[in-house]
Amino acid sequence: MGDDRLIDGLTAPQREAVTRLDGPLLVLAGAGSGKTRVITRRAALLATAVARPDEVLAITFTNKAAGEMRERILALGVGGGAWGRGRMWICTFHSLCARLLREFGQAVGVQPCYTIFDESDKRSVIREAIGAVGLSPDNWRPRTIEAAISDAKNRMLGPADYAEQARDFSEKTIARVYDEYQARLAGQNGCDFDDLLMHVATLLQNRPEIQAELSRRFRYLLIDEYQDTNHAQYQIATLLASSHRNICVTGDPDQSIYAWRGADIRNILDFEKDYPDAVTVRLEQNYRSSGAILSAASSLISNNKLRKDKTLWTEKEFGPPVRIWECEDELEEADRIAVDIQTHCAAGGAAGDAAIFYRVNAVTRVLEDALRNSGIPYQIARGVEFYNRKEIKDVIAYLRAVVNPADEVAVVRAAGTPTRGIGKVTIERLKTFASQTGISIGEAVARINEIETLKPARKKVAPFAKLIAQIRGMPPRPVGDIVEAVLLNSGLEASLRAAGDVDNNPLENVYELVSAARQYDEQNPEGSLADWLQQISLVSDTDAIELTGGSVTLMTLHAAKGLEFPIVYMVGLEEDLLPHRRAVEGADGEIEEERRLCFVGVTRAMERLTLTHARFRMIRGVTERTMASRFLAELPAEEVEYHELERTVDRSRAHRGEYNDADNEGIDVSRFQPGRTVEHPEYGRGRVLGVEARGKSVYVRIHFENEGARSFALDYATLDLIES
DNA sequence: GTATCTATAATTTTT
DNA sequence: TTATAGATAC
Repeated sequence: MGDDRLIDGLTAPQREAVTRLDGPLLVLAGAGSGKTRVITRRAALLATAVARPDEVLAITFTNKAAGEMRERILALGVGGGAWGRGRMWICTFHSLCARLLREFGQAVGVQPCYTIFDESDKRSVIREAIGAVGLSPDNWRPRTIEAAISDAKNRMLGPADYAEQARDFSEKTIARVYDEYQARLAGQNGCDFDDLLMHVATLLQNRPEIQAELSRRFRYLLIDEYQDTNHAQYQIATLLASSHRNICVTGDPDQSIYAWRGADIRNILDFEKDYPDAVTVRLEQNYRSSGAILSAASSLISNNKLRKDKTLWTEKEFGPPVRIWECEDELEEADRIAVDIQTHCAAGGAAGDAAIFYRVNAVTRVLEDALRNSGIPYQIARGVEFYNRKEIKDVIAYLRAVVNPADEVAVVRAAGTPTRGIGKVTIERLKTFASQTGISIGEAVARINEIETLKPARKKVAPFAKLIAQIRGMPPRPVGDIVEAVLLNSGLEASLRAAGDVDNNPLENVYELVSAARQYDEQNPEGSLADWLQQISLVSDTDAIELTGGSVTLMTLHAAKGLEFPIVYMVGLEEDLLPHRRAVEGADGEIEEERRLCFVGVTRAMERLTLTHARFRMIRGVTERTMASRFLAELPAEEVEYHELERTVDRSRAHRGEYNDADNEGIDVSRFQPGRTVEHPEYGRGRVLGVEARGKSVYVRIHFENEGARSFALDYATLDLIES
C-alpha cells in the first residue's frame, strides 16, 4: 500500500496513526510529539492509496497551518500528477463553511453573494439592534450582548431557541436584541464569523440530501486541534462523517485554550463514546524540548485536576535549566530580554531563533521599544491590523457594496468616504425608500431618480451610484483591476494623496492592497472578487508570521500554539496577568485553562526557556504592585534557576521616584489559594476569592456567607486555614 | 453636512 | 494608555 517513503523513520505509534486509514481514529498527540509530521503523511497516504486528493478534507486551526500543511504535502513529492486534477481540501472550519455557504447557503436563507461581517461591522449592527428594540447602549453594553450572542451561536441556538431557554430578565432582553440583530444581518445578506459555522451546521442537520452529498464528496476527514472545537464545529464534523465514519481527529486536551470561545474539551474526551469502534493512538514521546523544559512543563500541568493523566518523555539531554527572572518593572524586563538576545546574536546565533510570548497584546509596546533601541529585528503577529486600517476598510467597503448590494454597512461607509455631501439625512432617506419599496439599499442607490424625498441630494448621490454601477459592470477578475478602479474612480486615491506622513502613509497601504489583489490573481486563476473578499475576511494574526525570517517573533500565548522556537521568553508571569484577572475571578475551571495556556507557551521552547515577572507593572497608565504567578511556584524548584532582582543596575521608574516602593517581600500568598476555606474570629467561615496587592499592602479577599466579600490586610488579618 | 474637540470608557485570548 | 462616542463649533 502506498509509498514507503511515507512511513520511513516513524515510531510504532506514529506509523499506526499514519496508516490506519479507515474508520474513526483518535490521535492524542502530546506537545512536540511529531503530530504535524504524522498528519501530513497521513493526508498524503490517503490521497495516494485509497482516495482521490479531492476526497480528502483536512481541517486545521489557522490558515497558516493549512498553508504549511499544503506545502509539506507537496514537498513529500508523492502522488505526482494526481495533485493537479482535484486539489485536496485543506482549510479552516471557517473557510470551509464560507465556501459551502456560497454553494448551498440558500437552503438556510443565505444568498450566494453574501458578505462576511467583521467585528466592527458586527458592533455597528448590534448597536442599531439595541436601539431598535428600545434599549440604551449605556445600560446594555454591546460587548456583553455580543458575547452572549456569540456564545449562543457557538451552541447552535438561533434567536428562537435562545429566547425559549432564556430565564432571567437579562437573558430575555438579550434574546430580543439577538432576534433583531439576526434579522438585520439576514436583511443585509451578511454573516458574522459565528454564523458561518452555525449556518452550515444547521444546513447539514436539516437537509439530509446536502449532508449526503457532502459526505460523499469528503470521504476522508482529518481534523486537527480537535480539543478546540466548539459545538457547531463538532456538529459539522459529526454530520460530515456520519455515513462513512472515516474521521481522524488529532489534538491534546492539555492544550485546550479556547473554552472562552465556546470550545468544548468534551468533544475530544468523548470521541471514544461517539465512536465506540474508534482506535486511539497516543503520541507521548517529545522530540522538541530539552529535558529541563519538558520537566517544567510536566510539573506545571500536573496541577490541573480535570485532566487525563499523560506522561511526556524525551530522549534528549537535560540541557540548561529553565530561568526565572525577577525584574523591577516592565522596562527592565524588556531591557534584559533585549540584552540576552543581543548576547545570543553576538555569539553567532540568529534573532529568528527567539520568540517572546505574552498573555495580552497590551504589553507589546515596551518590548518593541527595547528591541528597536537595541537594533534587534522583530516581527509581531498581527496580520488583521492591516485590514483594520481605516483606508483599507474604506476600499473594501466599496468592494463589498459591489458584491452584495444589500450590505448596508458597506454601502453607507462607501457613500460617505471620501466625503461627497452624503450625510445622515440622505442616508436615512435612502434607507426609508429601500424598506418601503422592499429593495436593498444598493438598489435604492441605483434608483435614485425614483426617490421623491431626495431633492437636492440627488446630485450628490448620482456620481456614487454611477461609480458602483460601473464597477459592478466590470468582469469579476482580475481582482487587482477592480481594486485599482475603485481606488482611482472613487476619489479615495486623490483624498489620500493629500494626507499621510512618513511613518503612516495610507496611500502606500492602499497600494499594498492592490498588490495583494494582484498576487491573489496570480495564485488563483479562477478566483473572483467575491472569493478574494471572503479570503481576506478570514485572515488572522497568526497567518502573517514569517517563521523562516531572521527576526524575533512577538506574539500572544494563544497565537503561539502549534509553533516552536529554540529560545523562548515568556513575560508577565504575574497574578492577574497569567493567570489573567478574569480567570482568577471566574469559575474554577478557568484557572486550569490559564495553566494550559502557560503549558502551551512552555512547550514551544526547544532549548532555552526564560520566564519573567516584574514587581511593578504599568497597566493602562497606572503602575501597580504585582505578585509572582502561582504557576512559577508549580515548577520543579530544584531544577529551575531563579534570578532575583539585580539591585545594582536600577533602570526602573522606582529609581526616579515615580512610585513608592512597597515592602511586601516574604509574604507567603500561596497559603491563601483561591477556593480555600478560612475562618475569621468575627465573621466565621468564608471562601478565599483571591489575593491582591494595593498600594503598600497585600490584601486577601474573602467571601463570607452572611457578610459578603471583605478584604483584609495580609499582615494583620487573623485568618485560619481550614483543611478542605 | 463636516471637522474638531472633549469626555469617557475600557482593555483577554481569535476564526 | 488608548480608542471611541458624542457634543460642539464651523
